[in-house]
Amino acid sequence: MPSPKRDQLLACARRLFETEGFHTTGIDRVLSEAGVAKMTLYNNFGSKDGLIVAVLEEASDQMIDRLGQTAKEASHDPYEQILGIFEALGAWFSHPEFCGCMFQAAVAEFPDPDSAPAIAARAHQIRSAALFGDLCQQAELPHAPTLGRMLGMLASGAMCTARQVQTREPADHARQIAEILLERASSAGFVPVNLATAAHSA
Amino acid sequence: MPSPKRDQLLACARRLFETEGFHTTGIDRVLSEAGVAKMTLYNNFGSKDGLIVAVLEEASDQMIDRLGQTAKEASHDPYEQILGIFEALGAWFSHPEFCGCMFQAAVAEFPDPDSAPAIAARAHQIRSAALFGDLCQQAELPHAPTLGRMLGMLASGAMCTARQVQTREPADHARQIAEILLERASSAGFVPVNLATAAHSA
DNA sequence: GATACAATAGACCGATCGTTCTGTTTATTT
DNA sequence: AAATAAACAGAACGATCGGTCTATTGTATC
Repeated sequence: MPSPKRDQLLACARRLFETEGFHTTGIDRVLSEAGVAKMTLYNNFGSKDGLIVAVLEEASDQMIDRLGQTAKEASHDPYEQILGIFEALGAWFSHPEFCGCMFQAAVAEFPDPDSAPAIAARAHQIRSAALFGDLCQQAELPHAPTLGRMLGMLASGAMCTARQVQTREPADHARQIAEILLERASSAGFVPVNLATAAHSA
Repeated sequence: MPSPKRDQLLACARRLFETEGFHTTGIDRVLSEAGVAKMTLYNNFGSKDGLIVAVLEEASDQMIDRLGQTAKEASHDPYEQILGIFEALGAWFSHPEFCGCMFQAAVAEFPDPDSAPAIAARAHQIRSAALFGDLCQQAELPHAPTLGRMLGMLASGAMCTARQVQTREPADHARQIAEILLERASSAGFVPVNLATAAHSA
């Protein structure tokens, strides 16, 4: 049921939540800027939290798709695709409108881990790490799942830092670190710290 | 003017803000749990934001001191001290009460970069990166300031990820990456991406 | 022991929050 | 063209927010 008003509301809510935060952005603000009625929100999303979850899910789908696509556009080599993602991060950070990762903000703004927005935000991070893990697998790197989590952590740190310094430098640093890490991972004798195996041996 | 009631309020506010967030924690909640009067808050801190800033500044002082101290306790070698910090992060993440880095949460909860809490939170991250930079300098590593920012980014990513996965694994991964990075940095021919020099050459 | 002073507890304030309710308009179908 | 149902705008609601005001307590000084 793709209602134009619904899309309008979703897009406006996403922009406001992204730039001004979830709690500080009142519902009336979203409605007036989107130019839709209050009941449109509650009929389509049930509540403010429902709207937030919808925004997070839409943004996650878009971002995962876009990351995968830009990776494929960057190169045929999975190894280069991984580095291409960090370059895409750099381009993102360079935008003057960049205001940090919305999912990190959602995790911070909803401390209750059982709340719907918190669950939706965590789901995105898992998908991101899985995307990195898949690329590592395609690059035939050993310990691909663990490497994927490492690269996801690198990207998280870059996004977190970029919000503060407002430059693309964190992306370039993360890319450089990723390069070193992957180079080291492809050489023999590299065994990443792994909680699962560590638990078995303990 | 070290008032016992003031300290009581500060400690309680810190605990609540840390575990339940800044916006979701009402002022009445803090006051009732701390067992102090409302005017005590406004006489000592002026406003809720003032209380938040005081909490952030106290926590920052404590954390920077503790990090420097644990680093010195870990080893005499600055190189080992850096890795010791990541091990301290792991110990922190292992606590069941761990609920993420309060400064990252503050940055996310106060999107206005000119707001007092946002400024206080950013100040802490700068201090953290400077601490890493100092240790790199002491370890006589080249490009110490840039390396410090890289390590700070690594730590940010670890804290961010640890909040989600609730294990110490991100700290172990960050430590391993830091080890690889420092090893590579101490070898000849390593030139980190640096925006300042890049701007000059552009 | 009376007085001045600071800090207390808690009622109170306007503003704003997310949500619900009520008419009115619009669009679709017979 | 009439009827029906969905979507609309916006007033109204209780709850809660951060912040202020007042009356009262405890305490130190003369």
